[in-house]
Amino acid sequence: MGTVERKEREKESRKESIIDAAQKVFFDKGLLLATMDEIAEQAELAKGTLYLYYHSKEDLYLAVMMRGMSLLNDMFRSDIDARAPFLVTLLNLSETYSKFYEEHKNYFRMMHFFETPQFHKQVSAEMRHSCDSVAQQLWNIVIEALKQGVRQGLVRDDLSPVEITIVLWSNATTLLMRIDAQYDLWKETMNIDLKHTLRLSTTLLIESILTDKGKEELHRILNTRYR
Amino acid sequence: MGTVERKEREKESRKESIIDAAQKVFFDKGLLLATMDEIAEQAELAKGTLYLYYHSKEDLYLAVMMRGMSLLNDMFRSDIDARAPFLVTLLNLSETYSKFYEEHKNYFRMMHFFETPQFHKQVSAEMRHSCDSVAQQLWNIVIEALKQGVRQGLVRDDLSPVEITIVLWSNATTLLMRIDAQYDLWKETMNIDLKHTLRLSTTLLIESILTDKGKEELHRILNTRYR
DNA sequence: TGTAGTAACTGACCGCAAGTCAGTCCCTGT
DNA sequence: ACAGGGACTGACTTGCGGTCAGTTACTACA
Repeated sequence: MGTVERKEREKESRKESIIDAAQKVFFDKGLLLATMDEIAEQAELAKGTLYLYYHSKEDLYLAVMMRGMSLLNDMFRSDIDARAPFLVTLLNLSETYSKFYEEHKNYFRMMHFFETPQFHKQVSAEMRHSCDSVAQQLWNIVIEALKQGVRQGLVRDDLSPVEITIVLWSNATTLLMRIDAQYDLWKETMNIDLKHTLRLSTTLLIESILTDKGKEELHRILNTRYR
Repeated sequence: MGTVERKEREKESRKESIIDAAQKVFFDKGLLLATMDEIAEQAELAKGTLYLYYHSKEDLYLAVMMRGMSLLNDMFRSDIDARAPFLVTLLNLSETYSKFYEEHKNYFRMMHFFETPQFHKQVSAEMRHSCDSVAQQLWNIVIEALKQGVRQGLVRDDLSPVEITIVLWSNATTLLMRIDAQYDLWKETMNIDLKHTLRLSTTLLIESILTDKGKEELHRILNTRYR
């Protein structure tokens, strides 16, 4: 009699439907303006029930965010699985991150929240660890790609792949955040196109981590791409 | 009879003493855990009085933060006023920013908050503009320095000084934030010294924006500095 | 089929903190 | 001496995150 299993499945789908409701409200209002009452109403449940499934509003917020991280993870994975030459893959990963921002801004903004530790007072340890492990997966994809690049003699072997990943990732993230918050501001006051700035800084950084052989190949690729 | 002027001065010093109190509490508790009641108590005023001087808790928070920005502004100014050769000045500005983080972490963290627009729901337009203008001053210091570098043929003239500033500034800021939040984490799990990573990325970026002449001079300077 | 046991769910309630405002105090100019 | 007005007060209102005693509905078993 699979009653226990069915209960298990129902509980899981209840958790999912709560996330659905929370996602709608958080996307709409953001963390601060969203209320648990509104999420409860959207989920057609009493507020107390939400707390049977998630410890706090922040936990629920992170549960939604993790959907975004998984999505980005899948997008990265498919870049890797395409098995293109290393430099093509690296450029693709970079473009994929921009695309993720463009197509899933709400998730992107939520992920930014996770990087802001001063707002984590109410997050349960389990949720924190879940997030950390998914984030680690994301990092590892890029780190592994770079190790490949070192092995192929395209990336300088005097630099740590982990450090390079941190630099590339941080650079892309802050510029995307700035695009999100200040794109028009910079356009109007300084006539700066931040999307161009992102491409610029990415190119400068990638170039600076490559060997001579790598640089040559990079320029070959860039010439065929943007002929 | 300078009564009006005296009143003016008193009002100004009252505003300052409120900021003093707020600073103590915000440094101690952070934005979320600090309460207006506690700030009022610290200021030896009733809570209502605080609202005669600042529109909201967030406004008060930003008033404290602006002290930090002014401080950084002064530190940058004194690097410029030292009238060292361009590349020395650029390296000094970069080191000054790290020093600002090390010596004034509380201010640094508050400035990070200002960059996070989703938490600005309660900020008054005036306060927002005050902050923007002080921030603009900071940017301009670096932008002007870079224009100098272009004029001297040390910085590539095919790049916009504004864009370079955005890239250098963003890079330093995110890495310092990461140092602040995750230094030990990266040290323990990946054996990465994020302070080294910051120096690395700064060097890579600076090198990549220089002309050949600039690169030569940079290496001469680095060799004498870290002999 | 009746019933005891239990897991899921409910929503009135609590505590806390931001922000308000009617009233008080005190300074100043006449 | 006193009227006018600005500075200040703190009890109160509002709104929300989180709780928990009570209710409902399902299941297992006699």
